[in-house]
Amino acid sequence: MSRKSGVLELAVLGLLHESPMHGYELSKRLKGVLGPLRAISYGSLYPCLSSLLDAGFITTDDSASESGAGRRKKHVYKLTADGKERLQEQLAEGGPSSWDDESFDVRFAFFGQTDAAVRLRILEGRRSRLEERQENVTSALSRARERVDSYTLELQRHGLESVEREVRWLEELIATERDGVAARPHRLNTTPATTGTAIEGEDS
Amino acid sequence: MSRKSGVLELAVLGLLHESPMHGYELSKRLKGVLGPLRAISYGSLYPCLSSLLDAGFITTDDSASESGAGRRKKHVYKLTADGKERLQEQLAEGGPSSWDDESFDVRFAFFGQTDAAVRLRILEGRRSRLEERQENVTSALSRARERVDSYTLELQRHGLESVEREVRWLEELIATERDGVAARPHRLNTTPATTGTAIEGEDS
DNA sequence: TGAGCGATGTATCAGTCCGATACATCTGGG
DNA sequence: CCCAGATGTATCGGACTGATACATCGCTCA
Repeated sequence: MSRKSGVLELAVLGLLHESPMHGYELSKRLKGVLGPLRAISYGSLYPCLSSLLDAGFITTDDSASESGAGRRKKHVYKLTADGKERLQEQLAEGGPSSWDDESFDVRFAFFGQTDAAVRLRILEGRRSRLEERQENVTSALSRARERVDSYTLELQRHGLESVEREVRWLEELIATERDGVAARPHRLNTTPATTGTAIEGEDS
Repeated sequence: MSRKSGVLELAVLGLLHESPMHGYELSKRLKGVLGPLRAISYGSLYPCLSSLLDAGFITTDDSASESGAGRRKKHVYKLTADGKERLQEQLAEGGPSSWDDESFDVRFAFFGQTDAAVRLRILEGRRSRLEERQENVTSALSRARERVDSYTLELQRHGLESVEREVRWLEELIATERDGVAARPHRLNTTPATTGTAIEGEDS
């Protein structure tokens, strides 16, 4: 059951680990995490939240502010102990499913909570994936000496360039990570030594 | 009914205009047109073919090679007169639906069959779309001075850079197109002066 | 004051699309 | 001859989206 989307579940868990929220805000944050594109719809989010609730990974106390003020129907979700464990487990995976386009961004967004070794694994896996794609396009391009429209050609050339660019980006990140593993400078980490658990969620 | 996917329909029509094919080859060509990602599945292709068939935009003569040789169950599809008309119609549109990520690539791939004015419109529309996205990310980035993970920040920075890059690419194309409209050099056109209708589909 | 109105908030559903799968035929190598 | 792998057509369950519905909040303007 909990095997449905994977990516969304991870994103929700990760976001809730930072601070408790309700669905609507979750959806807004999600746009930031998943990139401006890949917007998630409520039709996916709420079912996901439900299944997470059923599985016991998150809870919602509606009992708060019962003292007489306005009773909104806002549900504030937060991680349970099981949920935190689940998150750590997911974060530690870094398997081949993490190299995918939609998965990678989310995994990367939560690198702050991720072990350094896993970070490196994901980065390198992603690079292989991209190089593989590069290979495909290149060979297709040379094979396509046949009769291709020059617009099609230009499109593929541009696509190839984008991939090459991303590979270079990954290479820089990998280098930085390796340095970080060796000497741990505060190169790319606002939270350098301490391992998270900073739940300072003071909104408005 | 024929309002189902739009993009796929256009791609199929455009590919079949170049030369008649069967579904399997169509699917392979599609990978090239839609980019290495965005691979289309048979679960979408065959239904699309069926509806196109029903609508009378394409046909298949299975009557060929009935003389006694091996009767394959290969269906070779080709455009009908209605289909060609439909394709021209779709190609002439260039409306707001063409600025989308998935649509744009396909539209661009068939620029060879597209009118110069429409090409320009699509290119510029796509640019606006991208600039809008750029705006969003930029403002999100400055608003996100709050407490963002530096990995998340790096991700968004990279995303923004990609968008900026693509805008620059578009700008070059637009400039080239404008020159082409004004002076028509064979800058980006294998078929410079003649307005399409070159159906030299001689496959092996 | 309160009427409008856009943002916030939760929820569902029909339709669409994908991944997996099944099945059949053709081709070439051992 | 036989098998493996490419070619080829087709379908289905289930996930995901976009649209929609509904309700409340907080702001502005007359």
